[in-house]
Amino acid sequence: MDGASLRERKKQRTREALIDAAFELFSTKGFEATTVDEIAESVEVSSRTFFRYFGSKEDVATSLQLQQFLDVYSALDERPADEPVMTALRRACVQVLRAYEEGGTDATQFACVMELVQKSPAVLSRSLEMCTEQLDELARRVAVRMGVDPVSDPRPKLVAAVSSAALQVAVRAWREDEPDEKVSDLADRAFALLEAGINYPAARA
Amino acid sequence: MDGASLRERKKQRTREALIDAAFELFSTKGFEATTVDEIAESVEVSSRTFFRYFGSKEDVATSLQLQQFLDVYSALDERPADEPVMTALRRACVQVLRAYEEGGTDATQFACVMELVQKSPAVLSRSLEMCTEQLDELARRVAVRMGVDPVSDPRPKLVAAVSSAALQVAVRAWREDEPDEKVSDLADRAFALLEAGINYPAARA
DNA sequence: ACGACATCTGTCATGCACTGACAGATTCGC
DNA sequence: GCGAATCTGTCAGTGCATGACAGATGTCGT
Repeated sequence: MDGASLRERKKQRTREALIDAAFELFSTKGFEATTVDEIAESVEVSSRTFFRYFGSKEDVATSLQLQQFLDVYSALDERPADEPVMTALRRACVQVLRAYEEGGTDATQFACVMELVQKSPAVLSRSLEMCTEQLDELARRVAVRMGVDPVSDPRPKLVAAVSSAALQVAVRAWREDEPDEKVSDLADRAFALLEAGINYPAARA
Repeated sequence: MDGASLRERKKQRTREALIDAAFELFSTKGFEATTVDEIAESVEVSSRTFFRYFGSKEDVATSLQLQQFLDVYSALDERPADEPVMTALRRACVQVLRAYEEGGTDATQFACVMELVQKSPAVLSRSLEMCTEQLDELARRVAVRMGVDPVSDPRPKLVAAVSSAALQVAVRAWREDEPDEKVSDLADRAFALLEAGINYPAARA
């Protein structure tokens, strides 16, 4: 479990302490109302040190989301190779979301992140930026799955971008319109619509 | 042309002057290297006034992109009502892009914005945020076109988000991999792939 | 166990983005 | 012209973020 050195373990502890303290303050005072100094103080660390662990105040809020991307990558690797890409991506995402929904400790922070993303423009902004950063990696993995070249063939990038967009729509619908549903179900439905094609005809007059 | 009052015209002039000065400085010194003070000074205005016209330094860079969204809305209204949504959206976007490509003055600023978005994380971040803000309006218009309710039916939101994602992929491919192509053509192809469906099977071993 | 070394941390100083408050200037409606 | 509404500059202040340096702490060889 902890094969790392003392120094490594200490770093990991302060990192987690910073995240916990930040979420605690964010959820009580709100994102913009809490200063980096406050976060650092409640862990008894200088604010200078905070910025040695996180590039910005937003980064500490989106660190959990980054982890989710990594989880999706793992889940995607487990899907059978002959599954169509969107279907594989759909199952991988839904599986990861369900794990967080039923995953005890993380579940509350998971919900907290969603709230921050919706209420704080700066967090939304950083979150979207991180998503596009991860799109390259996701596209690369999709390309491998399709057996095509990830730079000359635009399809993997499209699949990655479109999937990410579907997830964002699902999360947003959950927070704004359908709070009673589970995010995993909404995401599942969004992906299902994508698989079926989306060039809908206009309604008949 | 200028049916507005003196005051309104003056405001419009300083606003445009600020945008021009900002792009001039951004393209020579880079985004993060130019300060708001410099932008304001070169228009002979206090930096406090700058923030009365733009909410942030990033906003002045993305103001042009916002205008493009409005242009797409207009173009979409002109498309025949019986055209399938993705097809209509495709033609509307391509038309707007072509107008900018061949549109003299705007063309250089247009390219400058793309460069800023790619090179400056803060601009990318704000740009993405603005896109999601506009997604609501776009989804609403798509819903009207489809003759469905924009809040209970998730399909309009999906169409909007997916289209936006396709555009982002096209722009990015242009700047990174295919600088010789025209953005409008790349976007056209991306939309074509979406219309055809994207649940690609894996390559045969 | 001890010293040489690498790494981590706090302090200090600095720059820049952004905001509220107030006062003076400009424009507008009459 | 004159009062009212609006715009602008100045000032002061907060918060985020970064570089530089010195001291503290962990690491490793002997």
